[in-house]
Amino acid sequence: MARKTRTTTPPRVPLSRERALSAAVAIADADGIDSLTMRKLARALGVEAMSLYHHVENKSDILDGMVDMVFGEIDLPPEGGDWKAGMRRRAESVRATLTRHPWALSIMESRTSPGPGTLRHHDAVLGCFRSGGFSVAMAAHAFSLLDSYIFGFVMQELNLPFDDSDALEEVVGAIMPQLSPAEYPHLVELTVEHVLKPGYTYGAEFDYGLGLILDALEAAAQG
Amino acid sequence: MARKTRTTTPPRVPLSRERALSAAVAIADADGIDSLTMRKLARALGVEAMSLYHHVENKSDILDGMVDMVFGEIDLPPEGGDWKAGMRRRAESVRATLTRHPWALSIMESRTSPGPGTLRHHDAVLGCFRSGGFSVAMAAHAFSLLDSYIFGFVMQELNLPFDDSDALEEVVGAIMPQLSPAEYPHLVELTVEHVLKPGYTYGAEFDYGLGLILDALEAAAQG
DNA sequence: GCCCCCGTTCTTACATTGTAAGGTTGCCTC
DNA sequence: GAGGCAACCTTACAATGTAAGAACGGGGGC
Repeated sequence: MARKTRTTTPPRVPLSRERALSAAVAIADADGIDSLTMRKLARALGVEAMSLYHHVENKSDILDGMVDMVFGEIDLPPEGGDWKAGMRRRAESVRATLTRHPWALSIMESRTSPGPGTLRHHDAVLGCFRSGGFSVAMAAHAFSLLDSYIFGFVMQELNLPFDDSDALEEVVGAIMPQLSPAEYPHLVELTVEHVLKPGYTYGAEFDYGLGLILDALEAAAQG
Repeated sequence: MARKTRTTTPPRVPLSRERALSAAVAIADADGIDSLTMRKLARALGVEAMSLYHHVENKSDILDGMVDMVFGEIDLPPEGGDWKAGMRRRAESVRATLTRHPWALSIMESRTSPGPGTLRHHDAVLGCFRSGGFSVAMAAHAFSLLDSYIFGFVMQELNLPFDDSDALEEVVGAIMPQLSPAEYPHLVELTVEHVLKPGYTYGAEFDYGLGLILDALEAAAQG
């Protein structure tokens, strides 16, 4: 029966930076980033808080690692082939990933030291543009423009106080009373004639803007 | 000499929500949002921390108020006239305002109840598009696209670990050693051939993307 | 002029956080 | 076994948001 451990205590898989980061991501996904505390993270790993400090620098280091893990989940665009299709796929993947980990965007700001996952992602994006015929300067333009749009869109989307269109009606119903048509005529118009129409979801706006930008970049890169 | 106060204690201008919010913004501007604590804010107002709670709900309420103050500083686009010029001016104003208050973007996320300043801003933007000939649906597209870009760009710009191009060289010099050309060829190419060229500033990218988006929106609105 | 009331302010206190400092334990090598 | 050294734990502290209630002060009614 005995293999190599003869005590009754289970072998206890050792702590490591990776295990800590995975658990941290899981907690942030489940309960939000604010509820990620060193003690809670330790408890999830069956350990005391201070033990974590043998594997990570401090809490800020954990946040850095979490951001890099998230970047690692993004589908990289292929180098060579249809740059536009690759970029569209990557953009959707960024949106899906940041939606799956809604806390990630909020800590990306305020983190300045990119990890390997982040660097690999940036490099692949640049490579896709370059192999698609973009000059270095034009690739820089395209990178900045596209990522600004994607991050900005997801940021606004995550901020919405509702998730699906059911909750939407509820929220709009709660806010509308304060929205006097005299003071905010265009907001009211938009709400009544557009947002409250059946089938509306803010998320659908993403594709419109993405398509418009990609087309404009294509035209600009050729000119 | 005496005017109306005969005691030696100064008249002590009373606390108010507005005074609290202004002081909070000043502290966040000067020392960063993390250093804004209830005690520090109270001290700046010559008062004890708990006294603040008679004028604001809690700290979250203060953050809401601060965000709305910032939105109030943005130049509103005019209704009627040249929508493109108005939108360009507004976009620059958003960027300048969020740069003046670098903490604002980070707390905009996670705030869901817009104040009057925010609503007025949104309404003015919609009004500018509508009076420029945009349909309701097209104005919604344009609003989402443009603001995603602006917010996303500023978010990335504020994240950069340098402020001017002097600091840039310093930072790039510190990071470059880890940036092996074998692993990240395109990042190295961009850095060497573009970023390190004299006169480069990331901020200049803003106008490029803004112009491209405005032109594309104009074309789309006419189609 | 006096008093009482109530909104404003202060005092005290507590739970929660990140993490510094140093003690304890268990495994690996001789 | 002995020694050593990571990995892990215990204790402690300063800082934070805010609950509970005491003290204060100025304005209205007599």
